[in-house]
Amino acid sequence: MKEVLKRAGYRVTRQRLVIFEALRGTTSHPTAEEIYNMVKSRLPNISLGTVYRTLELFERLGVLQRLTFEGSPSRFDGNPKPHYHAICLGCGRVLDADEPVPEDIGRRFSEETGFEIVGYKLEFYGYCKECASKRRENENKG
Amino acid sequence: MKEVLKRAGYRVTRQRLVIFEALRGTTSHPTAEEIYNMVKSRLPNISLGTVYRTLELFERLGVLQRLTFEGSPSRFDGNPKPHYHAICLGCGRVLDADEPVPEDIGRRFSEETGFEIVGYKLEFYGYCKECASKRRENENKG
DNA sequence: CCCGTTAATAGTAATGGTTTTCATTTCCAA
DNA sequence: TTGGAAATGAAAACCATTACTATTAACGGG
Repeated sequence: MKEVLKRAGYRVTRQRLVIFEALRGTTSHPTAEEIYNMVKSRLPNISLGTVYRTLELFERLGVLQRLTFEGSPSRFDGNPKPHYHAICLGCGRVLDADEPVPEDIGRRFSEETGFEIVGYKLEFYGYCKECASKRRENENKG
Repeated sequence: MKEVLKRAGYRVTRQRLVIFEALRGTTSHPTAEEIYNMVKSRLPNISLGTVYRTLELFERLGVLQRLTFEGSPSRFDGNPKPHYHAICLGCGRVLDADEPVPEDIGRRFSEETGFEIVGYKLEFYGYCKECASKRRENENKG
């Protein structure tokens, strides 16, 4: 991380290092505010603005992915490698889906329309194991 | 549309009908504000709040899709059938990709994790024909 | 090691899309 | 036709995020 910052011409600050560690230490795709709460014990004076600015920087440096979902604040994924996500409509959890995606998924569209694809995003919506079984219980009752 | 509203127990209002027609009459995935401007000639007193309320209702009734992108307001797609979208990083346009959706795309993830998939979202990011050729021109110059 | 400069931060105000509130209007079943 | 509930218009509130500004801290050159 230090090297990434230096190479890109940015200063190495305590805030940046701690936020980076917090991100790498979780797979829960936290929001900016959750990250703010995670680092407050080590950085009691940090401001939410700094968290946002740092996350925005990390996004530009390619060390994280920002996930945007309807009706909820952005979430941040410390794993910058392309992978897919599954969003639970019950509890709101965001899971990683380490699925391979068909190589040629956009090829035909690209050929037909001239649209030059540089990346894509795939999200599953549904219910995680826990929420799915809760729903089945409720169905049996009601 | 009238029937859809009645069946679901909602009243048939002029605002709802006009907003619905506006949505069906375009493939441009307008924002709430754009829809507001589209209907103002026929409903001079309509308020933006009503547009938002109506779009939210239509989403719940399954007659439209809401598209959420990072850093820009929600867009609304009058075609509720599952299809993909391609977002141009140059001009911001959102195109429909009428690609067949691979049937088993999430099956393995579902089987491995117990996650019950009810829908998914696939978005291509890149450059539309026009923006792609503009970029090539600029490359040749610079 | 200690400056000076300048980027980064903390604290806070501002922004902008969206939702809520509430008084008024409109729908529609009886 | 009318009473009561639902929907609307207008404006305020909300909330995630960004911008502003004075202060602090990183770090290259002495």
